[in-house]
Amino acid sequence: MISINDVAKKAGVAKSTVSKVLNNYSMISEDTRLKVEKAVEELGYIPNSAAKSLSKKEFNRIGLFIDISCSNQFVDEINMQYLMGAFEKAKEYHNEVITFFSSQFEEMSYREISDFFKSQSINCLIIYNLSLENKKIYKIIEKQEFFCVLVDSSVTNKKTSSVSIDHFQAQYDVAKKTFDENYYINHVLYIAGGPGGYITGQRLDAVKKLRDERCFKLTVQYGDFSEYKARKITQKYASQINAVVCASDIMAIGAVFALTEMDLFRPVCGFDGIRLMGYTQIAMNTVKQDFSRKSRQAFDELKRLLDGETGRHVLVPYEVCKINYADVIQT
Amino acid sequence: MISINDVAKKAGVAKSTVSKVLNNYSMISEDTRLKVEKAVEELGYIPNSAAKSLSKKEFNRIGLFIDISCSNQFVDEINMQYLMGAFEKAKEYHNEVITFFSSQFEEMSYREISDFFKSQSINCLIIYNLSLENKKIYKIIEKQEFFCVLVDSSVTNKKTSSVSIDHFQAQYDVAKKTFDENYYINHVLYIAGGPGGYITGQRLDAVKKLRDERCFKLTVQYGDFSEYKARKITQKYASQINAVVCASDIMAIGAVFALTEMDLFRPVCGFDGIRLMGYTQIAMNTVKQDFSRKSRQAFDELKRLLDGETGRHVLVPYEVCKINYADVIQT
DNA sequence: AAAAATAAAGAAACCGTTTTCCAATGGGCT
DNA sequence: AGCCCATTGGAAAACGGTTTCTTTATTTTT
Repeated sequence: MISINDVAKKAGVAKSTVSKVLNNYSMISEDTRLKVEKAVEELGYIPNSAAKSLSKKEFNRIGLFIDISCSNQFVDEINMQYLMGAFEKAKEYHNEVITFFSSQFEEMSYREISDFFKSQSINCLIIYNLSLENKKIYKIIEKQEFFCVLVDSSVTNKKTSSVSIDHFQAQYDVAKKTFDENYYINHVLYIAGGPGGYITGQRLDAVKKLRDERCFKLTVQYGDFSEYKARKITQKYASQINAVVCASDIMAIGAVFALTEMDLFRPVCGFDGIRLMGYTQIAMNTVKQDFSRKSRQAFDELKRLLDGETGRHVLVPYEVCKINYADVIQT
Repeated sequence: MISINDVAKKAGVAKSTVSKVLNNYSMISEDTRLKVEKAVEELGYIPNSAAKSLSKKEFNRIGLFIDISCSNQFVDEINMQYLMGAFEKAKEYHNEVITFFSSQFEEMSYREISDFFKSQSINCLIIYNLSLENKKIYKIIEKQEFFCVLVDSSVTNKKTSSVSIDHFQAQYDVAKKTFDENYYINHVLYIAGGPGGYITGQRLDAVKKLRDERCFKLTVQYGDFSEYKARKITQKYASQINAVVCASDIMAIGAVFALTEMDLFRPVCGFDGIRLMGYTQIAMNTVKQDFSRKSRQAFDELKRLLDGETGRHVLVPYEVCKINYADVIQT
């Protein structure tokens, strides 16, 4: 491995001079700059990142934490977009990121998880899909030992920011659009995610506001974000209701399939905008989120925190639309 | 930040002794070991990984390279499983991994890519979905500047191993099973991936072997792994053929949808075993691959290379089965 | 022309570990 | 008692950079 000493020797200067050239110090003559650059070029010198981290005392290594406890099938699409957005920014900012899945930490205590991150020189976390049940991670956020950015949450503190869409408005918009497209609606089934939590609360409030405005009967059930459960719930209530609003596309698909099997037509809307929606053969309204963008925004928020600013909650745009097979198949 | 010096001072020993305790050297008395461990505990000491990397001269930082140039929609599921498998092993082996997507390197030359990896102290690469067109990465493999493991390839050299399933046998098995389940087959449409390449070649050979054994007419078309193209091809040949064998599930789905629209029934089989297959409502035969396992195997092969052994091509098991909606929905 | 200011380059310390080598202690042996 | 060896702990060098401080050479000022 070629070190800075080799370069210094070859260029006939001190290694401190080489370092200065490489880090764009001002007090360097054009002459020596050229000499050093030539030597670097000829030797193919690549600085050792471990040594660099050690001597500058800043690491800013970022852990990407993906909670998969609550996530069913087909969220891979979403997670992948999260990751791609994050990796893109990591490269742009020259940050090192390490990815973790919640499944790796099941057996570990809060202290162990925290130490584990520290042992990897991680001082920042970006957290995706955090389940309410994940007390250990909430404790990590609370203790403020790391800079954290939560995706799809509203939690903030001095060292924690959150990014999300406006879940209230989005749920309101998509449900309203769906109702507007259909004749008469007097009983709506709302299949929420898990009870409690920021997202569920916001979305539920939106549906309740619509109920108050339009005076339909509202039945709320918790579907756990699973297709299977949404299917069962829909089967149970299908005959009574005349519209289904779902808190996720997966559940909307479950609802639609259940209805199809019963030979019933009821308007259904989803939430997320995943491509699988195209495969139901029925164009449903949904809230299309740009997951990659949310993830990139999370990175930017992290930078803000590292610059010493206090945590905040930021909103990113969304879009209400239908996803149909024709759109999905077109690469 | 608490360093080894703080621990040494607190325990009343030299820092070299602390290091020895932490790294399980044998020549340490129970007495001092306890003293040191107590100090470590009390101070909450976490070793600095940069310093550790610098001092031991081994990094073994692993780059995960995912080629997305050739991959269409819905391969997220596969890539996610690759990543989860890899991250799991990374934790087990205490390796640092950095993930890259081919899209990040489009503008870069071979030399720049190589330097980029080196600048991140990467000395190993695990490469997924490598497209034949990606000459730059093939050059990296060829130059043997990094230890490489290719997933779904057969390329090997002194510093390169490959892991894959037996594509020939798998394609043979799934096609044979599909043919056996149906009455009379005299003209088969085979929708291959891209022309050339190891996988395509192996699979094509398998279909040709079947043709020779069963004397049907074989039409081969290149579908580019895209649902759209598979659809078009199927539409074109549907009336002439009476079975479709596809080199990927995505293409099989395209074929089935095309046939459904034309109100035709033809047996179709796919390849990969992704869950989306369940959504066609038609139980197709496919080759179920364990992507996470392939990825974990790739890590093990990397270890072998690092131990100085020469590259090799290893096979992992597969399974021929049907994926139907009931299986997919059951969480 | 001498003194002071400035520019450029080098020497050395430092970052937090590991690892090699050396010193001290104590026990067993003759 | 004297010697040797085994055991254990410590001192110091090394890893490859950055940064501070010092030195040298050059220019400006008086």
